[in-house]
Amino acid sequence: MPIKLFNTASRKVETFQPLNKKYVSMYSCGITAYYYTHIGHLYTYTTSDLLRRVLEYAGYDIRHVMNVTDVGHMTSDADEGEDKLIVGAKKENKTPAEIARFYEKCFWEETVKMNILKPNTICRATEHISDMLHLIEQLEKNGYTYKTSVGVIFDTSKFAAYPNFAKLNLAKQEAGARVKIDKERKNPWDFALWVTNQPNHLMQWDSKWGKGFPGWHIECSAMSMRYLGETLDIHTGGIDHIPVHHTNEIAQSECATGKKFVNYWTHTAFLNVNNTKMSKSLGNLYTLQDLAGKDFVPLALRYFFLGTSYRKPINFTWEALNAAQTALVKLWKHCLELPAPACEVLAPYIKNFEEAIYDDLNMAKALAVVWKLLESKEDASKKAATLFHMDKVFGLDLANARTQLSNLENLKKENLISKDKKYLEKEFKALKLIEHRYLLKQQKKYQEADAIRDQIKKLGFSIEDSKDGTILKPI
RNA sequence: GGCGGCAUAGCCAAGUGGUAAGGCCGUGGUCUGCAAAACCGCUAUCCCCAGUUCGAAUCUGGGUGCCGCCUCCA
Repeated sequence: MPIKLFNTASRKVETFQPLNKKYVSMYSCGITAYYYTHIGHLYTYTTSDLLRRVLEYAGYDIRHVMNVTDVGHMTSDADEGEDKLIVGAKKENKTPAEIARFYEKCFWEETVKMNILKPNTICRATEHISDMLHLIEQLEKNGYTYKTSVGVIFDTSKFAAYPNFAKLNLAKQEAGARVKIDKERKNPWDFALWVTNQPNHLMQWDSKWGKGFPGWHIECSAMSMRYLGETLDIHTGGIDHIPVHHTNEIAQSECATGKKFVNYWTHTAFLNVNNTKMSKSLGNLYTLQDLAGKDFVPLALRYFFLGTSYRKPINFTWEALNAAQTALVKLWKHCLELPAPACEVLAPYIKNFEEAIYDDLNMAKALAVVWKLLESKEDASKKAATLFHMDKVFGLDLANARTQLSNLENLKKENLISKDKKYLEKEFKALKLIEHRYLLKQQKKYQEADAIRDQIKKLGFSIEDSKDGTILKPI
């Protein structure tokens, strides 16, 4: 069954055809390691993870590369022209490298929690400066650069296809809408390949153009080519990168090699919070830590992401996340009831599942197949086999449902203990009352037993009688 | 000003010409001493107007509303 993918370059859904039969090359624009990973990042990387899992499911061998931007290139939040990494370093009294390593580590930890597979190759910008210098040299040789007091600049007017990728209307675009115009540049869209004459910049390398540091875009071109060759099958990223970062990547790469840079571009739409952009200044920037504080496990977020299409903005609300976690818990509980998986999967369900995932990653549709399967009257061991088979793509850890459920219980309990120091004491009391109630129930003294339920409720618990005994649940 | 996206039940959403997937919530029932859990059932005509068509959520035109981008950003 062919895999269909929406290609940003053509704005059409295309049939995926890898260049090389042996493997698929896939490059994902990684993070800039200067702050904590938030759920918007995780949306984008969950999407690339799903794409990778779908390709692997389809039998492709994947070479997945992701960069880590650990060299400063950006201005601060206030557009002061200062490097974010350096701002962070000064604030925390650390070196930029320390800052970058710290937040990079945080990032990988978060992705593990989200069950996002690690890329085969992880490359840091600072460790590939010479690759970038070589690429800039090539561009200079090909006549696409000029020099200003800032450094080596890419001349976008030399690359006629420049506006095509993002459908830019350069003539009507408002230059300098947000950033001061650099009068030395020939065109407002020209961008720096190598920045010199910045004595205050903490990270500097020698080059034939003088001491300096690379522009942001060059790292992705240099590193993707180093590990995957001059033409990539797939390049992924956030939708915000289309007009600038990816447009510039294409320009530098294609002008350096004379070859097509990427065959398929996929971009994940933004995650909004209450239909508004998530940002630090609005105070609606959430991390997995924030979610954990409200009793949500990371995989609930993953399930939430599976409910929609990566090409549409996803609207994060606590209510929606709660719905996702409730559904996931129900799914895990179903898995607990299932026997050992059979050797055989249920072909009709797998067919529907594959049709969905190969249709531009239609995970919402694929999940609907799961629920159809659960309510079907098929053989339980075949159900289990089918579910676990599908979970290779979903990544919801269905095979370890018991552990996942107990992790969730532990999380809730930890939160209760941290909110209420007397929690364990109360729990102990409640357990004593349950013993008492059990005796009363045996004697069919139901009114008294119900009175004890009320007492337990006052301690903050509800109780459920099950065949395995009475379960205490925090309210 | 330019560019792009979105609008489906209380919430999250799938669906691109043939009479609306799925999840959550709600609700009715079975079960239970009661309750909970579990299970079974129910719950929308698709922002507005006009048009094309035998037939439109799905195509065309015009509105309205929301979001994002225009060299910080996943």
